[in-house]
Amino acid sequence: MRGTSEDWGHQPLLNVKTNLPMDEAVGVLENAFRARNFVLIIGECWVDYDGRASSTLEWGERVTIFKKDGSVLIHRPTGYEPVNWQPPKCAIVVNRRDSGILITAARSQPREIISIEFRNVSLVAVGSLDDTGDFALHVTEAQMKQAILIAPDLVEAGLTPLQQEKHVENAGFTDIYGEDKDGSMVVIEIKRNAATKDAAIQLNSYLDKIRKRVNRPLRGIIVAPDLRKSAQPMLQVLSIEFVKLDPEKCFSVLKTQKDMKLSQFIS
Amino acid sequence: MRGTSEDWGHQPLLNVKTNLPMDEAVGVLENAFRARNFVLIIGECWVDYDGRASSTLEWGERVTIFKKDGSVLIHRPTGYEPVNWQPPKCAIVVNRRDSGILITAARSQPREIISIEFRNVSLVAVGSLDDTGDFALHVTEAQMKQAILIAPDLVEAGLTPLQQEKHVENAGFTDIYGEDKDGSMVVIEIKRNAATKDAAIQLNSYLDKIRKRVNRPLRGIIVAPDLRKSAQPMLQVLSIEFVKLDPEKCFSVLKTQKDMKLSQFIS
DNA sequence: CCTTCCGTTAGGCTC
DNA sequence: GAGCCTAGCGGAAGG
Repeated sequence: MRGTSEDWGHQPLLNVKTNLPMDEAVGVLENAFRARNFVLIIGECWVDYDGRASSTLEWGERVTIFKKDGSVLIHRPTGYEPVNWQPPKCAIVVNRRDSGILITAARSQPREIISIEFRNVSLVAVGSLDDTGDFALHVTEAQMKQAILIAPDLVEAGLTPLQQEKHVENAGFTDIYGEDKDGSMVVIEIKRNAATKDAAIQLNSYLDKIRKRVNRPLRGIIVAPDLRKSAQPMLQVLSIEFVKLDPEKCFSVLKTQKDMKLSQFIS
Repeated sequence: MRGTSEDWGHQPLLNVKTNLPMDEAVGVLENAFRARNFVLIIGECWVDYDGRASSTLEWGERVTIFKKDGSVLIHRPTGYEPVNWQPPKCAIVVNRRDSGILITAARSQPREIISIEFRNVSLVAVGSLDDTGDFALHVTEAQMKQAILIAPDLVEAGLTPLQQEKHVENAGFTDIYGEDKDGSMVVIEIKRNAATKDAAIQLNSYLDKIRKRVNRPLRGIIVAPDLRKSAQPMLQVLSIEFVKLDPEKCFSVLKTQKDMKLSQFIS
């Protein structure tokens, strides 16, 4: 069990204080910022921002978060977005003021500063968050591939994927091969982002390997949501084709598939 | 002084619990969500998101915030942006699970759902935040316009703004029109940020409309703090001029103006 | 309800 | 490091 309001071992992982007198709060905060800890404050504050634009936020109760990477978030009781914020790499300074506590978070490039004055602090939580969990946003190249295998029309009418899994040798990209409606062999390289000329070069070297072993008409197609302008000439030169395919389209195919699977069980 | 961990009157404004057993935590949360309270949880969680895309976030300690308007934020220990989130108007449901607590936040349009499973809770804070303070963002396009109307020299010497408020038809941008020192008609488009080629296109279509009705020399000027490199050729082609104007300069003009107004009352 | 465009956009990726 | 573009963009304004 993680430590919370009690010290636990030498370094408490999360130290929570309520109704802390200002003087003590300042000490806690100074230590926390010096140690680059995570800091969360709920309290009544006034916020000034100056930089690309400038703003003033008058007294009110908000949640303020200072992360160890120097990012700052100030949240009002409603709304998805922070009312004021600062991206990572800010320098944070705490000062005792007659009226309360003044915290400034400054960055350069662009030069911007937020100053937060607290005149009342309900909750201070300082410590560290242990978070190494993987984050994965799906609709990856793998999912794009899966979508194309389900609905080859996404690439072109009459396409028949042949494959599976087997490559001449791992070419370092997500691909499909198959036959088009005329019986030509087709190799598809999938990119989740706008395709660069590198993609074309990669696909071409793959095609070369195949040409050495197989003697039949061969087409190379890059499938991606977009084609980087600079890649255009390379495609020309290598006679590689480009097909635009948005991840959302893939997602909807996969979702439909999923829904169909579900409906089998539900029916 | 605001209530914190102690009940204060009938309804505690902020109720902070650390090391709460899961069963009690569920009760606290259910009540809080029913009352549409503000809820903040620091604890170890797993997050699944499904909607326009989908994502999985494996176990780790995060800060999770549920606001009274139904918005949800999940923050990792680094980064300005939430790793997962939900905009306002979500339906939030709490369930006890063997392993912990499952909270789902769902919305339709688009249909999206986040489910957060906690297997460990370090801190639960529920209550309400009293925040009616005014938020003012200074130096908007409207303010830049105002500054130029006060001090047309900001754009060029001899400029005389003509109008007010009247447009050929709303072209969707902040503008001024007037005459230059030679009597040519001038249309100014103001951008608060670096002007893109879209700005030029927009201004040009506006100029075209005017040219159809008026037959006299006409100049188009984009006023902005910067010009996006990619917009340069478009300006060339459309014969649109660019004048650099920093928001700070506008701000100081407005400030001077304000000071003068004030001084009238003070003198 | 839709589209279009702005943002203290932030963040990622190419050049 | 600078320029350019995307985003689960969100949000506002206009139609």
